[in-house]
Amino acid sequence: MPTPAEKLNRNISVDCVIFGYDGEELNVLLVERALGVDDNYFEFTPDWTLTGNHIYIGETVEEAATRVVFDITGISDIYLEQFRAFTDPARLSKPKDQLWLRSIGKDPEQPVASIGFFALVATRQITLKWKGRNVKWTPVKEVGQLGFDHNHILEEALLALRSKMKHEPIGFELLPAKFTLTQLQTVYEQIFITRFDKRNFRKKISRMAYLIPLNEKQQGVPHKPAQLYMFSREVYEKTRKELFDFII
Amino acid sequence: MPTPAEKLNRNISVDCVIFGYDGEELNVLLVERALGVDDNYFEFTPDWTLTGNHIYIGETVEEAATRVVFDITGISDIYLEQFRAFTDPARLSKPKDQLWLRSIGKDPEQPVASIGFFALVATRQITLKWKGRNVKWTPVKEVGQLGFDHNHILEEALLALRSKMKHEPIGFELLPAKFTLTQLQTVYEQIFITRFDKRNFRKKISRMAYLIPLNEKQQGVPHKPAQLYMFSREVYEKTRKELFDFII
DNA sequence: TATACTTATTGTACAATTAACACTAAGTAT
DNA sequence: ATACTTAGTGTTAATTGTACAATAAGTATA
Repeated sequence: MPTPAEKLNRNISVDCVIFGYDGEELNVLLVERALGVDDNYFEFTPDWTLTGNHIYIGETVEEAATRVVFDITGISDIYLEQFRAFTDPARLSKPKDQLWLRSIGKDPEQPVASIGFFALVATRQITLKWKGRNVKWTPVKEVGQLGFDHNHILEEALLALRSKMKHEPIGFELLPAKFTLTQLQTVYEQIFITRFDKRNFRKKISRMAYLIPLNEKQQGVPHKPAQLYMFSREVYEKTRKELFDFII
Repeated sequence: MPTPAEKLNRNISVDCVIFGYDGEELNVLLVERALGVDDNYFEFTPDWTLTGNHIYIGETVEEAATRVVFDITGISDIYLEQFRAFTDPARLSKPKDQLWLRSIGKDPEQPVASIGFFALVATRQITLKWKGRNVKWTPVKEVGQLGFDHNHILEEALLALRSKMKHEPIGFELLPAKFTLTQLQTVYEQIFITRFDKRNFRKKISRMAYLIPLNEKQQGVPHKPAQLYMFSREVYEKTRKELFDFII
């Protein structure tokens, strides 16, 4: 029976950029990399990283990413997508990263390729699992310097998210199952850092058969309640078009 | 001084799906996996695989993919893009794959994560480097059963290629630097398995400022020679739009 | 109860793009 | 000179994009 450490693949990890939308702005889930004092009595200032882990022997990166996301959010049906591998040999070589790796008993010389995933979730839907770690949602705009190459991974995840969102209806994944058209518009405005005309936006999405109006209105708002909608992936898959559009 | 074998990362490889267009159809570059007889005197029927290799310690997957592509094509400025990691623990477990791995002295139990890349090239631009291997262009439609999980990697590469081609002007990478509009149209028709109206296609691309007409015509054709064009990535980067378009 | 306040919801006119459709031009080969 | 092949082009109708502002439906408060 191997110990858990023996079952880990030393060379391959996943890092998950968990994006959350709280109705206001795009957030990312960060975990504190906190340690007391290292071998050389060097005080290790706590800092933040994305959430990730090595994969187990016998496990795919998709399974590992699902596990990592489940460990921190407690849910397993989150939208999760692989977007890039990060393999720069120097990606774990900052002094603080080296200290940290040594402090948890890892060989800092060991090259680790990390497969980046991004996940999308409505932050209000979930309860974070702390498990002794310090965990927080941080607005993407306010993320400071992260450990390892995680600023780079976050940047690439944002590019991948925007690219995917431009061509496929994944904005819904950042909203509750029932949402208003204003909420939907705001998600796109936040992520693309732009504004849309409300009438034109609604005209555009009114052509999307997979956006389904419910017999239900917003509750508890101090103004005219909005119609609620849901997204039907099934209808989307049946009606999507497949031509190219790379014009200018 | 480590031997070359020691310098390889046992757990991480790249596999390159090198797509080539010959003016007729989309091809993929395959390499024969030929061996005589294995330890158990089992005759190993030669079969085909994509081209790939483990990465070296200290090397990124991008560098490894560039190296692999250079080794077989002799050119280094090919369009090359990472599209997915393949990490199914059973990806090298077919009996033939296991035999082959043992025959070249590899541990068949060792899990290998492979990062898939696809490359685009005009086949007539290059001269294959055989280096003792059997190498061939095969029409994508006619690819039979490949070694390892390479049929799966090829399928995913095709999906990634189509997805990217729908939204970004990379079709040019499959053509010579100077090409005609009919050649360009044919590339898209081949890859999307469809037909376009010639006048509408031309009207559409006439709006792309980055498609630049040259003062030059086709030579040596037994009919009216066509105007030649080139693609300017610089103009493209300056004029591309950035909004979303995921409608139906 | 009236009024203020807030967000939801809707339409029109003009411009641009898409889609469907067929003939003439400019070369080479015989 | 004629046949053959591919290049190159224009019009119309339907759809979509874009710019722009007034009314409706709730709650909060005087």
